[in-house]
Amino acid sequence: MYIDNPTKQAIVTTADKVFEKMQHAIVEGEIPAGSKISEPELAKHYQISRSTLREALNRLEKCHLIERKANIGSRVVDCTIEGLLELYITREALEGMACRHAAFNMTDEEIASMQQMLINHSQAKALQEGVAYYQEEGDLDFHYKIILGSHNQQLINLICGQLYHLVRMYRFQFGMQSARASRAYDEHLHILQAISDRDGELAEMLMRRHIAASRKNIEQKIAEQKLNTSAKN
Amino acid sequence: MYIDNPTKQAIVTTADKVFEKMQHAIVEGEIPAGSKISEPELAKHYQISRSTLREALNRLEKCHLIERKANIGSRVVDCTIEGLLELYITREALEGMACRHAAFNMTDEEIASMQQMLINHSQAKALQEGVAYYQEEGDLDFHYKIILGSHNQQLINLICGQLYHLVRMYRFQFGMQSARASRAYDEHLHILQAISDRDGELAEMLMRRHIAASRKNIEQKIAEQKLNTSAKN
DNA sequence: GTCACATTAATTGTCGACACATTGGATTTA
DNA sequence: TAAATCCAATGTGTCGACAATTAATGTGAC
Repeated sequence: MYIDNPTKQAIVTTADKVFEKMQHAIVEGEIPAGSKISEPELAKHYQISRSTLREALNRLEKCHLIERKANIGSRVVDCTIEGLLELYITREALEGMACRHAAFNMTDEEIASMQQMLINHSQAKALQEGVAYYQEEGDLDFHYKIILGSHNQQLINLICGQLYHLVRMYRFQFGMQSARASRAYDEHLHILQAISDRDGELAEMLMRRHIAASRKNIEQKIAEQKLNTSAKN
Repeated sequence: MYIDNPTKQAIVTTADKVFEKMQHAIVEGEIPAGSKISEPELAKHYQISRSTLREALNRLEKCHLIERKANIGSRVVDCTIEGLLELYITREALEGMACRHAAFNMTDEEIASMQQMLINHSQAKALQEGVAYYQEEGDLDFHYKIILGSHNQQLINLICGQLYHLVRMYRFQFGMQSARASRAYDEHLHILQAISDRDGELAEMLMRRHIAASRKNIEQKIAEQKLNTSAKN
C-alpha cells in the first residue's frame, strides 16, 4: 500500500508513465544502483522513442535518482554510506523546520487526523510486532503528513517531491528496519504532542533528535558490520 | 562580477548555453516573472530546435525558475511575498545545518580564505558605503562559501545548485538592499568566528538568526509598504 | 446580448533520422 | 613489448515533422 504523493502531477503523458515505472524500478533495485543507463536499450524496452525516454530521465534526475553527464550518459545513483548520512542530515534540517511550522500551521482537523493515524499504527504494530510495517510505510507516512502540515510549498516540494524517493531507495537497498520501531513510535507521539501544544520550538527539536537518532543508529550498525567483516578476514 | 558556481556542470552542449542565457534573462527580469513561455517563439529567438529548448527548460525547472504543466506549457515562476518568505525559511533550515557542519568540516585553509574575504568586503564596504556591493555579491559569496564548507554534497547541490538562482531572482525582482548591510557584516564576522572556534552548535544558531533577521526585515518593509499604500487610498 | 456548441488555429508531446562525441579495438611505430 | 595513432562502432545531442491536446474563433439557438 503506497502513500500517494499529493505533490506529484497527474500522470497523463507517456513520459509520465515511463517515469513512474522507472522510478519504482530504481527504488526497488530492479534497475541496479550505480548501473549505466543505455538510452536505446531502455527506449526499446519500454517501446517508446528516445525523446520520450529522455523526458522521463530528466524527471528522474530531478529527484536525484540518476545523474547525467554531457556526452557520456546517465547512471543510476549508487547508495553509499556517505550519501545516506548526508541525506539524513539534510532531512534533519528540512523536516525539523517543517515540523516547527507544522506546529503553527496545521489545522485542528489535521492534527486530529494524525492522532488517529498513530492509533492505527499502534494497533498494526501490536498485531504484527510492527517492525516491517511501521518502519516502512508508517514511518514515511508520519513524516510525510508533518511536512504537508507545514503548509510551506517550498519545503513540501523539496522533501516530498525530490528527497522522498531517494529516502525510499535507500530503505530498499539497505533493507533497514531496526529495533528502533517501538522507540520511534514513542518519539512520534511526543512530536505530535508538541505540535498539538503549538510548541514549534520543541516540535522542531524533537523531530531533529528523532532523525538524528535514526542516523546514529545506522552509523552504529555500519560500524558493527565493519568490525565483524574485519574480524573474519 | 559573478560568483562562479562550482556545482554547475561544464557548459558544452548548446542546451547548456541556452539554459545559461535564459537563466540570466529570468533572474534579471528580462523574461518577466509569471509570463508564459512559448516554445516555438523562444526556439526561433535562440535559433535552436524545440527539442534543444525543451532540454533547457527542463534544467530551468530543476532550479525552480519555471513551472511546467502537461499539455499546457511552461510559466516563469512569479515572485510573491509568500514565496519569498518560504524561501527564507528553507534557507534558514538548510544553511543553518550547512553552517553547523562547516564548523566541523572546513579546513584551516578554507577558514583563512574566508577571513581574508571578509577583510576585502570590509574595505569595499568602507569605500562605497557598501550597500550595493555587499548585499548583492558579497553576501551571496559569503553564504556560498559556508555551504561549500559543509562538505556535504547533498546540501551543496540543493542550495547552490537549485535554490541559489531563485534567491538571486528574488533579489533582483524586489531589488532589496537594505540598511542591514553593516549589521549583516558584523553577523558574518561572528558566524565565521564560531566556525573557526569549531563550535558547530553556535555557528548554526548564528546563521539561522542571521537569515531570520533578514526575513523579518523584509516582512517589516512589506508591512510598511502596505500601510503606506492603504493610507494613500 | 449571452450562452452553448462546433470548427479552426496554435501549442505541446512524440517520433525517427542525422550530426557529433566518446569508447574500444586494430594497426603502426618506437 | 609498449605506447601512440587511427578507425570503426556505439551512444548522446540536435533537428524537423507528425500526432494529440488545448486554446481561440465563429456560428447558431434561445
